[in-house]
Amino acid sequence: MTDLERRNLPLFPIGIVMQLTELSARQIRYYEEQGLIHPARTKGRQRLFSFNDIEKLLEIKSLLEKKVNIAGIKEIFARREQEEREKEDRLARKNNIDISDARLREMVIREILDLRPGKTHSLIQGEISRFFH
DNA sequence: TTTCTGACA
DNA sequence: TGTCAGTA
Repeated sequence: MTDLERRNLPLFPIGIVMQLTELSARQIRYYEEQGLIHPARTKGRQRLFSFNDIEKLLEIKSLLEKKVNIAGIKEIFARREQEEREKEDRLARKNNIDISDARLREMVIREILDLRPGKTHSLIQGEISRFFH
């Protein structure tokens, strides 16, 4: 299990979260109503919070104490999530490029191994030419 | 006992 | 944000 998965495991009922964050149940539920957190639910509809949820609540508390209102916190969280999405996109694109490079190298090697006199051209020759315009 | 939702102040 | 009622 990755650390990311560990941090997102729904583990704590609201009573524990109240102690950990020193927030009231009313406040915690209100922040959920406002879309600031999204705790999981049990089959009986009870909230289960993850370490990530708790960290987020602590940040909400901290920002409110700094006079940032709910709308401001929403913007901060939205901007952060947008940046994370862009980061993931960049990583995905980088991986695609890496995979393309690996494929190209493999094809070149196979082509070289196949460059024996009298041998017919391999099917991947046309494929490789796409990379050398 | 704890938690949930909705309502009121 | 606190509190109360009626539930699950």
